[in-house]
Amino acid sequence: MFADIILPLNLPQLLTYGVPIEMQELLKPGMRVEVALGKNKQYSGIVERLHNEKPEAYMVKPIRNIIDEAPVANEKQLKFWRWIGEYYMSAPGEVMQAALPAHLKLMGETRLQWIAGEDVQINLSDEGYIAAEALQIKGEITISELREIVGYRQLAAVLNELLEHEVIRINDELEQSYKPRKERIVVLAEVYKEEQALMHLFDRLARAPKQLELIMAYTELNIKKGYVRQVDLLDRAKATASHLKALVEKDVFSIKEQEIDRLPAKDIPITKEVAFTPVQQVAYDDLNKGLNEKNVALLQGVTGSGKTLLYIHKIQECINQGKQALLLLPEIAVTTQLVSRLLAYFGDSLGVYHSHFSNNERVEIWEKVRKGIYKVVVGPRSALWLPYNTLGIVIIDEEHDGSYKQRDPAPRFHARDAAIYLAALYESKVILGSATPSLESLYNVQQGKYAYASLKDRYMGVKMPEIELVSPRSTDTAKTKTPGILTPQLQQAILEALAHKKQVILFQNRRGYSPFQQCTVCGWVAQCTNCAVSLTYHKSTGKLHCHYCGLKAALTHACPSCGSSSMSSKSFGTEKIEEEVQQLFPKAKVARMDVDSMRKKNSMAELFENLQKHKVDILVGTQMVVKGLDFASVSLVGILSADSILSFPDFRVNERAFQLMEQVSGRAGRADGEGRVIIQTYNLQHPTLQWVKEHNVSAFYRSEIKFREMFGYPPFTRLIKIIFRHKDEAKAMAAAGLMAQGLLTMPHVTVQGPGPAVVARIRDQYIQEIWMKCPKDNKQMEPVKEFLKTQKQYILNQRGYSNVQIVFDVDPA
DNA sequence: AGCACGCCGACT
DNA sequence: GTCGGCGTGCTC
Repeated sequence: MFADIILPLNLPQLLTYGVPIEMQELLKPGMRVEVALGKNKQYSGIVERLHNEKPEAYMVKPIRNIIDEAPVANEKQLKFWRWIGEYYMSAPGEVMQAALPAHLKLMGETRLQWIAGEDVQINLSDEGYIAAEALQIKGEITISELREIVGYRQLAAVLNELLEHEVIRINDELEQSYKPRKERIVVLAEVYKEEQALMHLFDRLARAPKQLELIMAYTELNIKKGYVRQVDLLDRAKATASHLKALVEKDVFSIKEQEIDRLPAKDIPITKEVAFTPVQQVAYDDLNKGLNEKNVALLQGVTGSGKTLLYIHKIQECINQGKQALLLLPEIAVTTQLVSRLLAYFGDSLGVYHSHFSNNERVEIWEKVRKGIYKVVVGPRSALWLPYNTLGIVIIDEEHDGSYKQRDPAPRFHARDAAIYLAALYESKVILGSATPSLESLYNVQQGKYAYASLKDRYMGVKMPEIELVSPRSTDTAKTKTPGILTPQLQQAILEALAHKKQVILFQNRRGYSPFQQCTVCGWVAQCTNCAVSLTYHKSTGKLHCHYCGLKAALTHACPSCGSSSMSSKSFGTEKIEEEVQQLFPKAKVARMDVDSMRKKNSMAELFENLQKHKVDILVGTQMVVKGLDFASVSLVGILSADSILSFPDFRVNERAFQLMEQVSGRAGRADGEGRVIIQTYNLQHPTLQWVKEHNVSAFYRSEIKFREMFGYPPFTRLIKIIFRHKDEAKAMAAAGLMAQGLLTMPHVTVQGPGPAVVARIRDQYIQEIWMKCPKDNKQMEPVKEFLKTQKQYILNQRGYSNVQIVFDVDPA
């Protein structure tokens, strides 16, 4: 018997190993195995397929050892990985690396370390006991040594046993093993549970106010929760650990360490949601009808129209059928109100997956999904990798969102499209939700592939905001010192909003202080030394930053080109706007939301709280403000530079710009009263802006789809971007040239390029691109992809080209 | 990916 | 001479 193994390497194919007779009964696809590779390397990989096809070209090596008792990846997951690898042209090993959580990526020579003391009293199996003895004597052994001791049949069991008893630690340079979290719980001595004794204690402690306070705080917390954590107690009593220690010494308190769940039961009351409005009921019926006929339904509804409520009902329905549900959200929306609402409804059966989670937290989620404790999972695109047993419904909220496409590293997959495939594997239905659906999805509706339902009204009859287009030019009088940042119209609107105690959101596509520093005499612009971009001044650091490679350079006061000292800042970023706005409205509380200000783990939650409590009047932000912010008292949204949104050199610009502006606008005018949106642009006549102004979604889509068809862009074709990177520009160009030349022989494909990428150099690597338009038909795609792979190999085999990086990006975003 | 191998220039 | 830098090839 033979096994095709996925190894955590960027190899184009799987490697075949022999399965020793004694393993044949036990080994199943999806199990991890240890294998030797090359002269003296050991890897752990996953069995993809078992078969009897003896490879003729080489001698197989035997599988060294089976790591797991049961597969870590089920058949459906393996099939899903295979599809991702094939469709997105990435190596099986790369897909596995993305899919497996860190704790399952054990390396072969991983060492086990004894961490318990010398005389621990634990109940172990016979093999476990022998292993523990060996570990105690040597202090540390490798997994292979452990296998020698207990035999490979018992290896996994013994390993788990020892880990469970916390007597060993896995030493892996790459990843830390899973460690349960411990917490100090304070317990009041039994005697003081009687009132008399407690009163007596109070008298005794009359001269130690801090200690008294600790006891009071304890009683309070204990009544509320039934247990008292040390951190909570100290916080509540405003006391230090030494105060507490004094009481422990007096035997009033004792402290015990308790293993706790990192994903504790949330103490949020379970709320049963209100019933549907008539409009929602209609949409719900349409949705159900659609899903009876088709597997995928597009649910279109503007922000605030109640999509969430429909999701909740569909998820509940799915749970009632005993199946799991998955709700995908764009990258940063995971910490938002939608999630707290779902938590309030589904409580402990809801698992929230988040990229901020530590490896240990991920393990717990992984296990809870596998065991079926979580009936619902909410998360970003990485949530697709979790080990679902069943899936009844997969919902992709904000399905048009660009962050569903993974750019780097491989696999460069689109979570929406991958989710549809995954759902099909589980025979599950799919709902795509959006206020501004992607052209692809609308096209699929039009073609009859997807069902369609829509929510037309905003909740409680809130109107769409009034949109005004304002040109900075027409108002650019000599009086305004900094023309263009805030037009007088926008300033006036802000004043009005503040006067009515309303909140304002100002949107700008750029972070930093000012995008670049320029010499007014010769036009010299500060550039990054590693990348072909200008540097951005960040006031917080006082330096010029490169947003591509992270370079931080000192500010120049004299032009290095002509020596002039007349340097000026062009355009403006969020940081600068925040400052300007604060100056213009000194009494207003201004906050900023961008990747720089949101870097800390809790800054997002803090900002939300401040917004909720109206501790922020004006919020200045980038793309981030578009997602998940949902505050009733925002009445004005300002889009400071629509032109910068509309000037991206990309065929999707108009779609993106339309969606972005529609969504930003949606932040204005919730529950009470109407909202107002002011868009600043030099290009008042731009058709996209006109459609945004009229909220005319259908006119926009009609025009855009015509454009796509005329120029052969998706959804009428499928794009593959081929990227060539090398530190020598000529090499990158030549490699791209070879590929383009080869592609001339391919039928049915159109080739654009090669040419330099928009940012032609990043981290000292020159970047060339080829864009290919391919037929949509999957059967026709296969030979194209095969050709690309062989041509890539051919190029890499040319003398001097072996270290050119060649990357395929299927359906680039 | 990572590692061994081999080819070349710079040095004791 | 030989040390070590880097480009190349291979892994079942």
